[in-house]
Amino acid sequence: MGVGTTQLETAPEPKYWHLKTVLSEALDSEFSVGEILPNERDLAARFGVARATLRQALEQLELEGRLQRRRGVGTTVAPPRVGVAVDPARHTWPGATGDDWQPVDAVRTDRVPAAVARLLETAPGDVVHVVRRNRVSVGRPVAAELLYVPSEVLPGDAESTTGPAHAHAVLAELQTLELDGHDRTVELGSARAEDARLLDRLPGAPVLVVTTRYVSGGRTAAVAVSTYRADTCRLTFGESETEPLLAG
Amino acid sequence: MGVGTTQLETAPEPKYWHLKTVLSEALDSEFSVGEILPNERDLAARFGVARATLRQALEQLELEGRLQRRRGVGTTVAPPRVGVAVDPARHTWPGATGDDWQPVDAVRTDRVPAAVARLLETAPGDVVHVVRRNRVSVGRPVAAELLYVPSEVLPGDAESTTGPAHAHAVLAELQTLELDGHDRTVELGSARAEDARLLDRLPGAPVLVVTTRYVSGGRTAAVAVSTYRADTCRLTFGESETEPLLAG
DNA sequence: CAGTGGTCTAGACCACAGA
DNA sequence: CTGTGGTCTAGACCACTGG
Repeated sequence: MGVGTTQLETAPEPKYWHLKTVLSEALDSEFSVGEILPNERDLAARFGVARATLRQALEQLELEGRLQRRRGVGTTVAPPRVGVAVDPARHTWPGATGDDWQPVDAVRTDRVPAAVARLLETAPGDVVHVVRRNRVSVGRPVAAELLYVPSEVLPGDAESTTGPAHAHAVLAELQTLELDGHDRTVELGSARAEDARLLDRLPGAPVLVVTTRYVSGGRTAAVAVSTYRADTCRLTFGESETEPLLAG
Repeated sequence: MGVGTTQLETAPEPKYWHLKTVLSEALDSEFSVGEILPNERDLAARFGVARATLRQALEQLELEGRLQRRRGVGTTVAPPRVGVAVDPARHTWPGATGDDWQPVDAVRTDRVPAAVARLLETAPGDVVHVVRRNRVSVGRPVAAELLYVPSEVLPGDAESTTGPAHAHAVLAELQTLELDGHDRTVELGSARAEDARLLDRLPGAPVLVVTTRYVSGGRTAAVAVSTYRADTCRLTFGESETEPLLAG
C-alpha cells in the first residue's frame, strides 16, 4: 500500500456506531450483570458527544439485550437473554395441562383484526372468543397472548361469557377437539399499548410476534398471537427432545 | 364521572406515537405499495413537528415493515412481508439439493465467536470451516448465513481450503453424515457491517438471528447462524406439510 | 447538480422512581 | 425533593442517488 492510503475506502464510521462498539467491549470487561451505568448526561460528556448520539448507541445495545433502561431509575447491564420454548414437543392445544401460560380472562366479540379473521376464515359478524393469557419466566413477564377461537368450533358454548371463568371454559372445550396440526410464523413488531403495559415496557418496544394456527377437522380452529419481549427473550424451537441444550 | 374528568388518567400520548397512528391509517387508505411519500422535511412541516419527531414515527413504521427508506431516494410504501420457510419439513443438512441457499465461499479458521464455540464444543485452536451462504426470495436478498463446521466432523478434508469450491466441498461432505436432529433459536439482533451490506441495509438494521444446531453422532456437528432482514421477512415454521397457508 | 435520508448538536421540558 | 430516562425542538452538515 502506498503512503497515506491506509484509511482509503473507509467511509467515516458514524459516532454512535463506534460508541456502541466501545460500550459493548466495556460491558464485557468492566461491568457485571445488574450493575448500573453512569447516567446519560455524564456518559455523553465523557465521550464528548451530544446526549442524543449517546442515546442512539444505548438504544442499539438495549435492542440487542445488553442493556436495560428504566425511566426514573437508570441504565443497567442486562442478564443474558432467557431461552423460551415456543415449540412444545407435544402437539397440544393451548391450555393443555403443563403449558407455561396462565389465562387471564376472555371475552366474546364479533370484531377481530383483519389479519386474524383471514386466518380463521371467519366472516364479519361471526362470534369469536378471545382469551388473554400471560407467560412468565423466572419471575418476569415475557409474553402476552390473544387466543382467538371461533364460537362455531366449540362443541358447547360455555355458560359464562366473560372473565377468567370463561377463559378456562374455552380452553377446556378446546381440549375435547382433535388437533390435526399447527404452523407458526415469527416476525418483528412493536408492542401495542396494552401489551406493553403487561410486559413492563413502553409502547412501541420491539417484540417478537409469534402467530400460531391450530388446525382441527380440516379448518383453522384457533389462532394465537403471542407477543414476546424481544430484548429479553430468545425463542427456542426444539426437535431433539432429549436435551435442553440451546435453551440454556 | 364528574364534570371535566373526561380525560383524567390519560398520560399525554407522545407526538411520535400519535403520528405513527395517523400515518399508519393514511398508508392503509391513501397509498399503494411502492408509492413514494413526501420527503421528511415536508411531512414534518405538514404535521407541525420537528423532523426528528417525524423520523421517530417513520422508524417505527419501517420496523414494522410498513415503510422502506433509502438514502438519496426517498420513503416508499413497503409490500407485505414475505413469508420465508425456516423449518423445512425434511430433516436435512444445509446444502441438501433444493434448499434455498446459495453458497458464496468458505474459509478455514481457528477463530470463531465465543457463542459458536460453546455450541460446537470446540477448544480454542480447533480448525473450523466457515461457509458463507446467501438466501434470495422473490429477487431480493433476505438472509445471510455463516455455517460453522469443525474440521473433525468431516470424513475427509477437502483439497481446497478456501473459495467457492471449498464451500461446495464442505457442504457435500456434510451430506455423507447421518443427521440425528437439530434445534433452533430465534432472537432479535442488529446487522453487522458485512451482513448489512449483503442485505442492502445500513449497519445496525434490525435482523432476526436464527441459530441452528445440527446434531450427528451424539455431538454438535455444525452450527448455522442465519441473519434475516426483520423489516421484510416473516419466518414460517410449518408442520402441516400439505399446505402453504401461513406462508402466503 | 439538486434532493433525499442519515447523522449530530445543544439545548429544553416532561414523566417517573425513590429517598 | 432530586435524579433518571423519555420526548421534542430547530437548526447544521454529511453521504448517497439520480438526472
